[in-house]
Amino acid sequence: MNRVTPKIQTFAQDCESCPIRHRAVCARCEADELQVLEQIKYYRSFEAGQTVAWAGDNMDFVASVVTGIATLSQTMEDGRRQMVGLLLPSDFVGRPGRSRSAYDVTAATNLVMCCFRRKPFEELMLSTPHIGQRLLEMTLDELDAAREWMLLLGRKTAREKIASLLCIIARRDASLQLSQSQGELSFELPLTREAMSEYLGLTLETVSRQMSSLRKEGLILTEGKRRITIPDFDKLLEETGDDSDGGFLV
Amino acid sequence: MNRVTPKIQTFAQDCESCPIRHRAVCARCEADELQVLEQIKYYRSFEAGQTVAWAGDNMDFVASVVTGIATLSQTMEDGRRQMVGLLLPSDFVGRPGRSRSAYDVTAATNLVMCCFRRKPFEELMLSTPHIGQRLLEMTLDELDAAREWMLLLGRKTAREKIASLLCIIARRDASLQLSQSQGELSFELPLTREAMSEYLGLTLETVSRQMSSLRKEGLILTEGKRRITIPDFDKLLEETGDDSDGGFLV
DNA sequence: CATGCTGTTTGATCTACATCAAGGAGTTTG
DNA sequence: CAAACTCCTTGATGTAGATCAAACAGCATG
Repeated sequence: MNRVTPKIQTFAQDCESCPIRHRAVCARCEADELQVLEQIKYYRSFEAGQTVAWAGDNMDFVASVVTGIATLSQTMEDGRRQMVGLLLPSDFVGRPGRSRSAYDVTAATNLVMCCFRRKPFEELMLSTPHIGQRLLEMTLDELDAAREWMLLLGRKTAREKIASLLCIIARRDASLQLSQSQGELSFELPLTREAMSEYLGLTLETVSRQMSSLRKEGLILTEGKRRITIPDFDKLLEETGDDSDGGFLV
Repeated sequence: MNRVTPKIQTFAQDCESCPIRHRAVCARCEADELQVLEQIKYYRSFEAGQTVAWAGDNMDFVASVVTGIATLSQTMEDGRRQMVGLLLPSDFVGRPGRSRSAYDVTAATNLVMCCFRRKPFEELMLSTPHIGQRLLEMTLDELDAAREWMLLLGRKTAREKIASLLCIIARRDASLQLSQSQGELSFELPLTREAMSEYLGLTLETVSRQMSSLRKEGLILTEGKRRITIPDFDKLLEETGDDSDGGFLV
C-alpha cells in the first residue's frame, strides 16, 4: 500500500497536444481548435527571480507553465507578502475577464511558459465550449487547493505547515518522475527559505528552524541546501495534521 | 467620493429569472434552458445551525443560496476547524465532477437554497455552454476571494482580520439594501463570535477582545450582541491593512 | 585570496495571541 | 421566577512564533 502515487495523474496518460492542460486526460481535442491555438501561441522564458507580471498589470495573455515553477503573490502596503499560488508545469494562469485582485507572478526557477494572446484566446473560448469546460475543471481544482491552503494558514502549526509543503512538493515531483523507490522520495527544493515562508505565512527563521528540527529527527535528509530526501513518506505525512487519506493537490 | 458602493453590483441590475447567479447581470437566459432549470429545481430550507451537507457526503445536488447565509468549513482530525467560504444570497455551491476536498456546509442563519439535481444539471451544462461560462466566472471570483482570504489568514493581525471581516459583511449587506446613509452603515452580524473565529483563524476570545477594542475606540457601535453600526466606513477600512482601493468581495 | 553577496542557520529575547478560568447578559424551559 | 442554556466578555497566565542579532557556507568578482 503505497500512499504516494494513487492520487497522482502522471504525464503518461496525458494528451501531449492539448496546450490547455497537459496534466489531465484530454480526449476532446479537435484538429481545428488546436490549429487556432497553434496560431495564437508563443513561448516566453524567464530566469529565476524574474517577474512575469506585476500586480495591477493588465496581462495581455493567458499562459500555461511548460517547465519550471512560478509563484503568485499578494503584497500589503507595508511589504508583508503572502504567496497565494504555486504554478507547476501544466498549470494555467490568467483568466477571461477582469480579476478584482492583483497578484505578482514571479519565476521561482528558470521558467518557460506557453502564452496565448488574450483576445483571440477569449474568442476561441466562446466558440469552443470544451475549452471553457476544461478551464472550469482546472479552476475548481485550484479553488479546492486554495481552500486546503486556508486550513493550513489558519490552523496548522509551523511544523505541520512545513511537513505539508514538503509532502506536496514531493508528491508533485514524484508524479513527474515515474521512477521512484518504494517509500523514499528525493527532490530538489524549488523554493528558497524565504519563498517557503511567504507561502506558509511564517518567517524564514521559523522555516529554517523547523527544517532543522525535522532533519534532526530523521524525518528528512538534506544534501546541500536544496536537495531533500524523505526516507519514509508516510511518517512525514503524519506530521502534517491531515487526515491520513487527505489528498492534497496544488 | 463614496468608497462603499462602487464595487458593489446591486440586485437592481439583476436578471431575476436566472437561477444560476442573480448577482451578476445576465443577458443570456433563454426560455428553453430556463424551462429545463425550472423542472429540475426545488427549494430546501434549513434552520440556523443545521447542516446542509457533511464533509465526505456525495452531494446529489448543486444549489444557490436564496436567502440566509451558509458556511463552508474544513475540520482537522483533532477538531481544529477553518471556515473556507461564506455563502451569501446568490452564491453557488457544488461542482460538476468530484471534489478532492470535503467541506461541511452549515446554515449560519435560517437558510433557503434553490437546489438542482446534479445529474440533469450536469447534462444541461454540457448542452448549454453559457451556463458553464457563468459557472467559470463565478468560480474565478471565488478563487480570487479565497486568495484574498489567504493573505488575511497568513499575514494580518487579529485587529486587521476583524476589521476586514466587518468591512466585507458591511459591504455585502449594503449591496442588498439600496438605502444607506452617507458613510454610516448598520447591519445585523450573521455570525457568532465562534463562527467569526473559525473564519479568521483566531479563537473566539481574541475575536471578542478585538471587537471590544474597536468599540472602545469608536470605530464601531453595537446594540445588543449582533447589531453593528459603522459610523465611518473609511476609517474602519484603514484598520484592515488593505490598499485603500482594494475591493474585497466574498 | 580577500571582498562581497546571497541564502541559511542558530541563539537570545520579545509579544501577539492562545489557553485556562470565571462570571455576566439574554434566552428558553419547567 | 428560578434553572439551565447559549453566547459573550474580561482577566490572568502561558507559549509558539516573531523579531533582533550574529555568524557561516557557497559562489561570484575584481
